[in-house]
Amino acid sequence: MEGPFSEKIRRVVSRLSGFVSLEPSELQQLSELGGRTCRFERGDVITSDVEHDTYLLVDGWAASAVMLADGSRQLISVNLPGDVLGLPGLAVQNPIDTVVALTTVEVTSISKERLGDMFRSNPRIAAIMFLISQEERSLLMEKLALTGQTAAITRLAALLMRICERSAQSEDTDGESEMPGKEFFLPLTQRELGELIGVSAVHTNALVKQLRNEGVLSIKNRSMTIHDAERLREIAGIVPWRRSEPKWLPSR
Amino acid sequence: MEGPFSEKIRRVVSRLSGFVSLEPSELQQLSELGGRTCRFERGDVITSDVEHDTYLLVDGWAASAVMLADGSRQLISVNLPGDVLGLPGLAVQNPIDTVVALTTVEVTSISKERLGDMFRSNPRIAAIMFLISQEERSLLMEKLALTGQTAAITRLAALLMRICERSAQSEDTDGESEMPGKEFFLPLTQRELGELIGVSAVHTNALVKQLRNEGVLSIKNRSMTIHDAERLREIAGIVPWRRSEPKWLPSR
DNA sequence: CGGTCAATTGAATAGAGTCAAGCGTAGTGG
DNA sequence: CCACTACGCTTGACTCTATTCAATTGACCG
Repeated sequence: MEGPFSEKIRRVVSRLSGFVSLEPSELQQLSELGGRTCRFERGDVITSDVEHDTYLLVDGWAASAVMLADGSRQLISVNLPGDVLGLPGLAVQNPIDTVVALTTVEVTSISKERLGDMFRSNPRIAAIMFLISQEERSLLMEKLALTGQTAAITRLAALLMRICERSAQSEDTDGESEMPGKEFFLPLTQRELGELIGVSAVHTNALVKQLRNEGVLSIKNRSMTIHDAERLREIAGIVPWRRSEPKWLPSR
Repeated sequence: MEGPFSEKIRRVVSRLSGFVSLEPSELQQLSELGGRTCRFERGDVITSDVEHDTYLLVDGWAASAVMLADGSRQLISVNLPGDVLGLPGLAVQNPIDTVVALTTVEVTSISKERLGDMFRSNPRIAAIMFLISQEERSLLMEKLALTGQTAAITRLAALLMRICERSAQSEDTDGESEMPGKEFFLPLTQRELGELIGVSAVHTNALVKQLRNEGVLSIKNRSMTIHDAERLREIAGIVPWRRSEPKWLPSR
């Protein structure tokens, strides 16, 4: 495996082994979950043709979105490599969320049958996927609370803060080396940022301007630079995200 | 088992066997998950003293809430008998949600260790709990989209509609006998309704008044009566909730 | 019969949306 | 190399939903 490829693998694994470290044999089983790999371009809807299937995001950024009766769209969450896409759709007849590609992405499909087999053959990995889903649920609850109760500027700050945390997690930096001026890849237009926090693109612009003027951060050219992480945290009014260290998972 | 008790059991089971019907042996295993049972009064926070544990809600209504830095509170979702409480808290070091009792409730604790054992000993039930969590996630995504994009009246209509669906599910009515004038138990104050849809109590009052004046429904005395279900659905702009019928679950 | 809590109403204010127009940059093709 | 175009960003003006503050009513309880 040459350089770029193993880098992808590393990012995916760093996501899946976030709760407990995985053994080589488990990684082997994980890789056997995947089927055919596909590519999608920015703006594409990530779906198979017939069935609502699930996918492992291998490379690129995606977002799950909900379309409403009035034609508007809410972006629910941003997905990075290592995320499994389409899981919520397993529970309902017509999935309410759609996954769209934010950049060029690469995914490998995971069939429902293999998912079912996995629950039997490797309960430990099943429990980890269960945990990751609970984490997503927690993130959703936080977002819902912010959207329902706080001003738009708070929601924007919180969103950017969580995105940075998630980005940093799959980067080389092990330590919390958040030196001021750290730059993050951010392939989102202001329109999309607005759809993520539930405001119009026009108002999003005003919010970004405000953060820029206050010297908190700057966004340009598909990347974001944090100048004052402490102030950002203040505005967001949330604490850094910390995963649990579960000791109750089924043994290997 | 006498009347009232078996009625409780029936409600709990009707929730857990919503995706596929369970066999007696599986119900037996489920009941072995539970530990000590506790009671809480309206307004109490449902937590064990030391550890963040999970609970099976046996009787009464509860709600999970998120407290924010500014002191405000957002109610995330309403829980009815059969729901498992506290699952999202398994994934993070400090759970962001708190479960509060809306009525007098009865719960039985489920320890993490038993949950872990269950993934090994009964993958089928584990997969069902996984599915239910995905359903919760879908509901959360819908709610987030509504909160972010639509007017408060829409959110109120959608909330009440989903609560009715969920209530009807654990009632005797098998058919869709939603004759106009059907009455549902609704132990929520207008303040709490407001916290659920992200508006102030004052504005909630105006919204309820509007629905009442338009002859859509009426709320009084801890119960709600639907007069025009079709119009309610129109205002809510959502379709009835339908669970999938998964064929990929691990066999018994 | 006062006390607490929920529901209700009114008035003033502000956050955010919509509409509309102008600007910068990148890509495309003659 | 220069139009022509497209898309994203930026700004201003006007509107309206929803908030906060304040005060009143009604119901239930000790």
